[in-house]
Amino acid sequence: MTAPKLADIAKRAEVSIAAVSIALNNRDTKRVSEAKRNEIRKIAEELNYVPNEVAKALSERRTRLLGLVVPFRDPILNHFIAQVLSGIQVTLMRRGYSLLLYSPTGKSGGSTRDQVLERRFTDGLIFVDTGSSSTRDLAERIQQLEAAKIKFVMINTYSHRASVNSVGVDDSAMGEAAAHYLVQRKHRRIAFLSSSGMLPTHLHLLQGLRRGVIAHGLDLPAEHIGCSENNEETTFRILDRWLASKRTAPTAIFCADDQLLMHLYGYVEARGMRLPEDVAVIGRGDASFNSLLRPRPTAFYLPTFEMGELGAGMLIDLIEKPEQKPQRVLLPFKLHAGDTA
Amino acid sequence: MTAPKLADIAKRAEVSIAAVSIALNNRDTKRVSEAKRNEIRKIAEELNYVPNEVAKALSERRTRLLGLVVPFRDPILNHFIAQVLSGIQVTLMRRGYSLLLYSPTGKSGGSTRDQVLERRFTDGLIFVDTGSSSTRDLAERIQQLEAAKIKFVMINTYSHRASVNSVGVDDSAMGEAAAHYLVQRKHRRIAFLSSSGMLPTHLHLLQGLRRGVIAHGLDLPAEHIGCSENNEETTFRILDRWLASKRTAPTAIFCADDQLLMHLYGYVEARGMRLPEDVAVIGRGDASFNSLLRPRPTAFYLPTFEMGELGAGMLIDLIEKPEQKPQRVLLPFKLHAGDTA
DNA sequence: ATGAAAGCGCTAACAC
DNA sequence: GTGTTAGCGCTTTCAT
Repeated sequence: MTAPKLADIAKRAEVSIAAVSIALNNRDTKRVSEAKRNEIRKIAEELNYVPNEVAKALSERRTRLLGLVVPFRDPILNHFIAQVLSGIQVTLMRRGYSLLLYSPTGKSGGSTRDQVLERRFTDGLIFVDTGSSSTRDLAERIQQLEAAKIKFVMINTYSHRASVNSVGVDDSAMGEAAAHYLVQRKHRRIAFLSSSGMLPTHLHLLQGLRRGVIAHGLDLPAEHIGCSENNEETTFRILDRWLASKRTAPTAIFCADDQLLMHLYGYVEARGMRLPEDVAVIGRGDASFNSLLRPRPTAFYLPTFEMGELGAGMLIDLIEKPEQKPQRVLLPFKLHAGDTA
Repeated sequence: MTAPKLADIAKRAEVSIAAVSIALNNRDTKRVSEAKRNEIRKIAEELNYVPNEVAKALSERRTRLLGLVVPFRDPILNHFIAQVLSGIQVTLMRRGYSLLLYSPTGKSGGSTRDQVLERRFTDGLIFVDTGSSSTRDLAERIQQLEAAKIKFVMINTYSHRASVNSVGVDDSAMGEAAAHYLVQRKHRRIAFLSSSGMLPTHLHLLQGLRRGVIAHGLDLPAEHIGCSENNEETTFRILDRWLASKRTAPTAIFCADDQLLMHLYGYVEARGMRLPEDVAVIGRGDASFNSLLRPRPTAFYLPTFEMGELGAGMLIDLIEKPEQKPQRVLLPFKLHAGDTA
């Protein structure tokens, strides 16, 4: 037998379909007499009625589904995403939404078509920036989304566009904080290790770090800025070069993300070095990941869970309240003192 | 302006709505003349037409959406889930499905109503057992799902019901393999640490472990079976008790999951002990998590990614091919030699 | 208070 | 080949 629908209930209760719909959706309503309401509910219960959400969505023109666009690549990234995800889920459950997962197939950017197709089923989209899109990519994507009138929020991104809902951290302030911390610890030669020079995050961190060291009368020479391009070998090469000469080697490294930090740990292990004796390290990433490493990294913990929680809430506000203004939120971060710096 | 629909295209192309639908959905069809097809496609392109998937779903009575039912709790669990998730996504992308995420609100079990409501939007459900449901809970849930005629697959579970699609590992064989490995390494007193004695996984592991040690003429005394109940303090108490007397202390511990392993590492650190000198440890869990720990754990790696990949495929087969028989798949596992046993 | 009827946007069966 | 039509299951006016 096929699933019961409103019509089935209506027939058994000898009322109209409309009456059933109303009785089932509004707890206390004057539109249907109490006797009928109870009768209808009883029958619905007996029939094990479950509303067809697709039909409801078509009729209401909204699905209460949010899409999360995020690539699943390497385990570390997955770990980061999982944290954001659990934050998102908390908000969604509270506000009665569910989450649809999209993993973009192609490379960064993707075609307009792809982006727009992702409107499929959802009332809005959440983008999590995993540090793979350049400023240009981002700008392009934003433009496409706005052209298609899709509501969205970006997580872990800083966007200059004021019209864009986004939540992230103040990377520039973080870079500066790193500089202060390290200089206070008597470090004079500080290096910056990131994945790619094109990323907004890279630029902001670097800007802050530079501001910080300069404030202390030091400088950040170009040769102490390294980009791994997400490649472990490249990371090893950079570190070998940096640490070759005792005299010029940086005494501390600011490591822009978790993957790099892992490469760095791998390097230290491979070369038989020790942290922080041979070089101090300060990281930036997810707390639950960092807490697994030994020695415990001194690191900025990104508020991954909170970013998800807040970002999802902002998107829902945008969807439900047409007058809602987009906002850019920068969450506070904190430095967790470990044993590496 | 509102989103263009088939009717808009039909009007501009001066054809019927049906013709547009057909022309857009079938690359080469005789139903619509080539000239019209091209004209229609051109107009669709110009209008930036995107099909309304909700309407399509209502009409076709399927959404190509799969639901993943999984709790987001602690970071380690999230990590595990993220791995399964990325496996699932690979299959779904290949087969044109998307994933809907459900995080059950209540405690284990949940009401029938909840389970059934999860039919919302999806063609089928994927359950990931995170080691929180007892055999009884599972049986009950299965019965409800079958009563509601919901297609589903269970991941990381062993179910006795032959009618249930499931993918997992042979925990009993794993327990036995652990015994052999440890005994060969000259261990005579082996302990088993798991989270709860009620879990199917616990029972299978234990059964295999026992079979293994007995085969070597040893035994597995009740006092060397410990259940943490997911509580770090309890874990510490158990370990304190076990390791109190040099004479009777187990020389090796088989640790049933990643969370326990982390507690164990925490314990060792807290007590100033060393692995494997003070006690050998063999774990069971996700590879990418285990690879982060130092010393590197000797552990069985669960095929998390593969479980997701395969489980999703099984569910889609079940949905698309009515004659498909349910199957229980046990994936191979392998022991990864680390430094702790 | 109640029911009839018009959609929501698309697919598919059927007639021409 | 092409268009007409009848749903898919629900919400929501709008009469009554």
